[in-house]
Amino acid sequence: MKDDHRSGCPINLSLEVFGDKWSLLIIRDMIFGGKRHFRELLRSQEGISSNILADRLKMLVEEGMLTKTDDPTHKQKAIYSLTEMTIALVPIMAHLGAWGRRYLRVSEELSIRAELMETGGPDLWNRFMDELRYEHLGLPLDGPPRVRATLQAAYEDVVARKTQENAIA
Amino acid sequence: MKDDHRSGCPINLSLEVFGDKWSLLIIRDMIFGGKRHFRELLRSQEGISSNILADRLKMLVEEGMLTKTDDPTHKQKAIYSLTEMTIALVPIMAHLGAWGRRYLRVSEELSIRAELMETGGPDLWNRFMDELRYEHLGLPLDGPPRVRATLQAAYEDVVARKTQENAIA
DNA sequence: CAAAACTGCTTTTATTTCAAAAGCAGTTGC
DNA sequence: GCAACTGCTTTTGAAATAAAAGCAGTTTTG
Repeated sequence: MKDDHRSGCPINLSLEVFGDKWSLLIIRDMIFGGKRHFRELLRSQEGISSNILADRLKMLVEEGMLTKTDDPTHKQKAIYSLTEMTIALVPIMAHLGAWGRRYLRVSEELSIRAELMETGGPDLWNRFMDELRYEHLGLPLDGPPRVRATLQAAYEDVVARKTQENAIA
Repeated sequence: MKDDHRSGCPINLSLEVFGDKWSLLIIRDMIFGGKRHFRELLRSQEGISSNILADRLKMLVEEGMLTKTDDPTHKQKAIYSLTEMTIALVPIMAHLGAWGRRYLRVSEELSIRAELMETGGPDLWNRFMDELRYEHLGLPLDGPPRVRATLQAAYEDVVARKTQENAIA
């Protein structure tokens, strides 16, 4: 344990863990993109470089935000899993997405998920969190997971529509 | 306007604005500490250095997160004000504080505000946001501001109690 | 009315972080 | 047997950060 913290303020300590330009994007890709492997995470929208990704994954594991296990189907693959700590960020992600959507120049296709999370509200967030606990922590789940697939389908619908619009124009 | 964004994702764009170790702390000190001047903000718990503070204030003004005006009572003083964009971060601050309090090693005196924000819930957040709109944007307010003073008083109670406990021990 | 304290910064220097690119020792699938 | 893929590491240069001192002007204080 390193105890060289700037202060014991909860907001400060949170920022010390994920207050940088990349950590939350990695967590976003794991939560909303269902990504679990290094190479999947490397293919982010924002183009993270491999050394930064390696560094952040290591740090996030050390901080208890992720766990790392071997993939039984491939001797070289590592599987990264969310922990309860990280799953608990879902409401913050939802708020952050809603805030960005309201005040910044977001693109339609990349903000449709944020819109659905906003309209879904805490009920949807809780269902999604339960599904993540099922997938990443092995906890029981009532019915099959559906939230991420729903969000993903909405995203693909927007992409398809925009492609069509561009083809016509 | 600079349009060299990594992606149009709302979470990414939010991080591009305040995804660093200092910006949110400055905003925290303005919201919860009522700080409006450079030298006040320089006295942060975490010890921000003056060049970083100057840089972030400039950036936050450029991004529309703050406004800067002259202080009529002092020719050298500048007054920094929150904008609606920044006031809208109050719920995110509350969530972030609650998350940090639950999962990180926070100090009691610096997390009492977060605890009160958590127990107060959205009703308290909305009241606080209205008070900030009154103080920073000049919007009308029903009754006098009270939320920040209440949070501050709770903080000072904890400090006083801890001082006493240390004196006895 | 002069000295002391205070104003929002800027400058300088040294350290740390970040970005881009290439590379590597394996493993796997065909 | 070979190409593609695995999770990274290394290297190099650019950029961000931290610590300290300084500054021109303003206001307060004795």
